[in-house]
Amino acid sequence: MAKVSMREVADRAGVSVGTVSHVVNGSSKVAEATAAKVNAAIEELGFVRNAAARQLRSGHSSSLGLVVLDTANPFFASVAHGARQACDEAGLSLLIGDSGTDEARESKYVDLFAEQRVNGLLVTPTGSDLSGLESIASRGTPVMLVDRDSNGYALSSVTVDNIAGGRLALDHIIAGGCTRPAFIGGQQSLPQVADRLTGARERAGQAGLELPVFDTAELTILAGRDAGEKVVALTDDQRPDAVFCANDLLAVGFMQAVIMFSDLRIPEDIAIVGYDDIDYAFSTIVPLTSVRQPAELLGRTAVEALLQENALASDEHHDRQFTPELVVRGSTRPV
Amino acid sequence: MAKVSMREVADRAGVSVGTVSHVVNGSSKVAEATAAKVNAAIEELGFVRNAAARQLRSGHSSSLGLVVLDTANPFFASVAHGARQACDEAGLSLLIGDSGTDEARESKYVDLFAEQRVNGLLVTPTGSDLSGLESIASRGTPVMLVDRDSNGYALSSVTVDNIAGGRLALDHIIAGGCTRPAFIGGQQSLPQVADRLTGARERAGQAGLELPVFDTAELTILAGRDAGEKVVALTDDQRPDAVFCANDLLAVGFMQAVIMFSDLRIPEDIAIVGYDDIDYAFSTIVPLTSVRQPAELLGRTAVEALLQENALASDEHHDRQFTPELVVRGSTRPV
DNA sequence: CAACAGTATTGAAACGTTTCAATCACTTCA
DNA sequence: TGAAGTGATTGAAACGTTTCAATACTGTTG
Repeated sequence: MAKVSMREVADRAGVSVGTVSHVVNGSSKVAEATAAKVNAAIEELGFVRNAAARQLRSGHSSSLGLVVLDTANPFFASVAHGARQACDEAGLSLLIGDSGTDEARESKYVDLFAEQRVNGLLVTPTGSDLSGLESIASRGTPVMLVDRDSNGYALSSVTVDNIAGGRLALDHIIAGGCTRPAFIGGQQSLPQVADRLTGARERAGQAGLELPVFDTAELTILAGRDAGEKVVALTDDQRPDAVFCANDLLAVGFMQAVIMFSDLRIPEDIAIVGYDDIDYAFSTIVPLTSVRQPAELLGRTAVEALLQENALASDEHHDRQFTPELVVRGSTRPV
Repeated sequence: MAKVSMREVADRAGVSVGTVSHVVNGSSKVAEATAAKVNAAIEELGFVRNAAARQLRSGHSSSLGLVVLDTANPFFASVAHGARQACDEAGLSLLIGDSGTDEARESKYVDLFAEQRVNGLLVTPTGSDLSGLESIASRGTPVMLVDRDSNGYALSSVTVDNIAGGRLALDHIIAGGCTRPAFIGGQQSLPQVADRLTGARERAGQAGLELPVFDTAELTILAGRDAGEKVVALTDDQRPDAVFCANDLLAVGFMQAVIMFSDLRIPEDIAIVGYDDIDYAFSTIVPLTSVRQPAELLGRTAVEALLQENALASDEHHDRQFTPELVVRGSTRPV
């Protein structure tokens, strides 16, 4: 019930505190008989080492902090999964924070992790001002941007090329013969979304096409459904014949709305392209064409790169970038 | 760059360490001018409070630990989400561990959190021996079982009635006129799975039906697809005309296999019932009938109940149970 | 038997906070 | 003018480890 300290274990076993510490950590040779006595005392008293004291004395925490935009989003769930695996392999524990694309919550977690003296910080920032992270990095806590490039700040990053992803999507839509594409996406302050739109708009422009934007409040299934309801309510000549959704959740919701609230056929009357290629994309009512990002690899690479730069102790910063890939399924017209 | 302590801030501001502490924590009245000087020094030096020292001295951590079976599973993602919200509201931070239904990993996280001196521990245990958790609880770290009942151990729990869920599923299948139901599910050592089977088998028996079991290695989409391949390969008179899957991921995978590898119609030739009613269940190729569990509420309730029992400081233990509910969609025959 | 080399163990400082009794500097009141 | 009261600030102990120099043992060797 009461908390047991090494002091009490030492008394019980008839040895000094230092010896107990050595037994617990294997940090020095201890005679077998002594170790046995100590272990018995630990068992009897239910001693549990106090991480705070341990860390205070030794100076570091052997943990990493990860702050993402939304843990309920399968893309970030995969990123977190990859990061967790890499941490496990490195013998580190991973603390996860969910900012919900809210800057205040983000900095709450960043501060929390900094106070925790994590060995490093992996962040997908919400806002555009990264000077706070930069100064944390300059004060000695390594920072790695995840799914967001450094954009001039003195920070390292691991990203997937969102502009290229946008191009892939529109190229495919245009190749399928669609002439009235539209973009479904919200929170365009997020560079991920903005870049996808930029790449898409570039290709649409090259083909002499407009690319109207249907704004959504969030990047969720529900928001996608709302957008879908608006789109199917349009007259035939106003309605897009293809939509590129900023992520798969939007695409899933959009598809639901098309099927529930209209007789439009997918892809003949309206084609749908998503982004992320989450596991469920394959199981949707009409299997979803999507731009695939290597999410787990992103998380894993972020951790590994952080540890590596950390080990080198250099203050150089690197931007690492992966390339997305189009996965064609039934929700778009064959080329 | 170097770590800055209160000592240095105090020197810089020309005050004592105690005053700095008071400024940082607002724990005592400090003159406005003094506070300003201290804050300036903090700013200039980039002081970040050391959580380890803080916790060592004050004795507690204001955090909770949560260990679940699989964070990639949307059900547990929702549980975690609910728990996180409740923690935020209570001003606590939530540490999450993923056991991957591996007992060793589970106890690694439990130990880690215990060393961290979390204010409480929320666990969905993998194995059946809960004596380890029981002794942790008896030593003063409150433990709450999540999605698993205490089964005689001196522990509190929050669960959803899995036997009732199994009954719901089979009742619906039978009411639709199916006569050869089967159960798709793996890891029957998990009580969640075993109970669903128990409830289903009870109802099948009452209707005079067999309930063959197709075992799967895991509870994932991939495992469901494998099971589906086996089932569709059976001859017409051997093949079940309805399957009850232990969770939605299995059901999604199973459905993929039916559609890819057979001409069977859903639900006419084979009906499918899932479990959990994850967000995507509605978006599957044929919308999935599923047994819904209040996942977020489960997580939230677990946190709130833990804090409440903690505050009462009583050593009584309570089992709280929610009731699942059937959501009928197109993957089963209408009644 | 003295000197020596290992081992095993000990003791105490240090880590950076929080906390609380003690002190200090002013006012106010009688 | 002295006493009492008020509010701001200080000083030092304590939290439970780790770590390392110092010490106590145990054999071994010349």
